[in-house]
Amino acid sequence: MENMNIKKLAKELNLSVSTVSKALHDSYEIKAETKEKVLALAKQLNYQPNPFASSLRRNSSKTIAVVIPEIAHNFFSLVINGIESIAEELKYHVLIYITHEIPEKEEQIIRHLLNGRVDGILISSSGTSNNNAHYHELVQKGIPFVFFDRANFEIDAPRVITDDYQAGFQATEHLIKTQCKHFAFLSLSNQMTAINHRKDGFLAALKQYQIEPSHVHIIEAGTDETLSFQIIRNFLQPLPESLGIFSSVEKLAIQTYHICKEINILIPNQLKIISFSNLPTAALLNPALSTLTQPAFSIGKEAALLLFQSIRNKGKIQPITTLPQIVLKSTLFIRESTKI
Amino acid sequence: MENMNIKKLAKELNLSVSTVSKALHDSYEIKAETKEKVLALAKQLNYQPNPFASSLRRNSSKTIAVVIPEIAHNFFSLVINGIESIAEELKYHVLIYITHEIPEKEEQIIRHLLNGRVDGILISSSGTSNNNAHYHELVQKGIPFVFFDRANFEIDAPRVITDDYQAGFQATEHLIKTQCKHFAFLSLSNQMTAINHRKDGFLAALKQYQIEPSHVHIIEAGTDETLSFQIIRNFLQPLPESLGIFSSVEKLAIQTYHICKEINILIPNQLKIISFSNLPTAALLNPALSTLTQPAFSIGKEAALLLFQSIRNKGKIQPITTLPQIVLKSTLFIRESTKI
DNA sequence: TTTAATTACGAAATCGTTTTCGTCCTCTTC
DNA sequence: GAAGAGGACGAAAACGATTTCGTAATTAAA
Repeated sequence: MENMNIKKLAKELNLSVSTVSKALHDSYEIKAETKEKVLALAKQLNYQPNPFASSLRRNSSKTIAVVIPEIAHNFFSLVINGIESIAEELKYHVLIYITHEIPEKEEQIIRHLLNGRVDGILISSSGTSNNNAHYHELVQKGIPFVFFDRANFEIDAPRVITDDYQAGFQATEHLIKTQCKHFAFLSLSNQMTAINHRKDGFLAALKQYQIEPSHVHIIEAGTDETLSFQIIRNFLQPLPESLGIFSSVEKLAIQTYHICKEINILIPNQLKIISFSNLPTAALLNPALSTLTQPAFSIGKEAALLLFQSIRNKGKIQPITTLPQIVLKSTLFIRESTKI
Repeated sequence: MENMNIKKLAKELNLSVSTVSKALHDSYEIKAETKEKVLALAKQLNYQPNPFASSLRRNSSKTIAVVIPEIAHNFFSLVINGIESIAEELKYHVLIYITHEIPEKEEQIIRHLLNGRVDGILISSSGTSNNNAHYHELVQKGIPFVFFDRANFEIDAPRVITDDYQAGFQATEHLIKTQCKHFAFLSLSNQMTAINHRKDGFLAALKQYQIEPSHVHIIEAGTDETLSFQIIRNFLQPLPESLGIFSSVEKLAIQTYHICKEINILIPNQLKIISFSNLPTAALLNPALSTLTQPAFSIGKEAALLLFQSIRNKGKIQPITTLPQIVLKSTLFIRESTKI
């Protein structure tokens, strides 16, 4: 009585284990009447198949993993929401792993997932481009995975990204038109593809508008909070004339706001700022923050759909030529922080 | 070569499967020399035990589940961070399930977890108090679980909560001292314990200061966003004189800000507001939002610690008298939104 | 009527570990 | 030198499902 299993079910029904199993899976071998009996008793006795026995035998886990740099971050939370919406529908389970932006941590997590615990992985990479070994191991083991937002372009895996270059260009163009003289790009590191594409767009716009190169500043603030505060604060003292900041991530924009409040820099008078962000409070900030907002929920959804597609196609021959890449658009919201 | 398993390892080493298994688990039965050989080859051939076979045999999954109402919410993201910090240390895996505030969804998820997929569950309940059957099933199956933040007090399970009553009292007292005349409590529903405790503190403070009952407003905004916007907007038109709002959750405070912006209500002149919130931008809002901030990360950590303790104690006789309940303190941050 | 095909089920192998018993050795100890 | 105690390993039985092959009984075809 302790734990129900298929053997006890079978005994109770005077049927063999195999018949019960087939009945539960609606096999054509079993006649309708028997199926009904089995289903009825299974429901009555609250039978639930042991997932491990099942996974072991079928060699599939009905589980996917999501590997992200951090979770207390609106973008990633929203992505998870999107992923969950699909996973839930397909009755898959979702494991969460957080790398805390540490590449070695990511490698370790991915390596742990090589044992078949999951049927597929969604990754927003924290990795530096000089170590792809763990991705190659995934490929070799035949474990499907999909990159989202922060993709590794050296790896032949499907990815869902946004139009970072264009968005970066657009944001910078906007800053230029607000008559800034100096331009700064706030970056976490120069190892993240999405951020680098934003930077490329930034630089391209400045070049096109023939901005004096000495007026262009690339600030790599890093992922450590205390340190990045320092770095940004140092950059803002003394404050470059008519500074326009393009922050590649929300966190750095918030830090900049805090610093400006602290050392009395007026936004947008002395400094204009626009940032990639999914803040639900962007419009309520003092001043309201101009943002480039990624369709985070859709990113999660599309990435999950691609992953499940790969999982389904596993084993079948795949045309190597078609590497799915989905590019979604970010939306520009102009608010007070970049007002002339 | 496709997939390494213990049988191939054993063959390669000219040892039996059982010896290899014991060697890998550092059993005293195996001599050091043999252990070394096994470990060496295992590492060389990149052997990783099949988690399902292992779970099946040992009847434990090294996995816990986190069941939360929503994830795109600073509080829950931070809690997950805390949970993850402990799980990672103990090499446990973390499954995430989102109920979207739907009690039936929660029941369904919990029932799905009765099959042994996880060794324990952390729950922030979306449930109404009139259906506890699924919790009882957990108890009956002997699956450890711990409530956090939104606990169900009718169930004998460990819980980690905050001093909601005191915090509610404190926040309300603060509002009273800013010379508000009307007082409103923004609630999601009257079925959530944490929120109700906040309300009780709110009401107690108003009673102690002998506030005219007709000046006390309880607004149940519900979990649907469009609807709650409506409800709050309706309440604010016409605007009660000298209104002080105590929002039980961040989301409703943000909505209130949006509405005030929309219909030109000045905070804190015409309306003061304080809210439970883990917003990293609370101080940057226009105006800066006074908050009661829960130690979300610690809540996650403590809840996880309690859960792992239960998991370890499973099977042992437990003194029923000591139901662990950890109460953590929220911190009051007074900012401009409640300035006189 | 005989043969072939179909239907409806069961026995047993299998997935990859872990764990319980053996079973040999070798080494003490009296 | 016999008995007992460890030491170091192996065989085999679990764990609970799925799946491959049978096979008996029934039905259809020749």
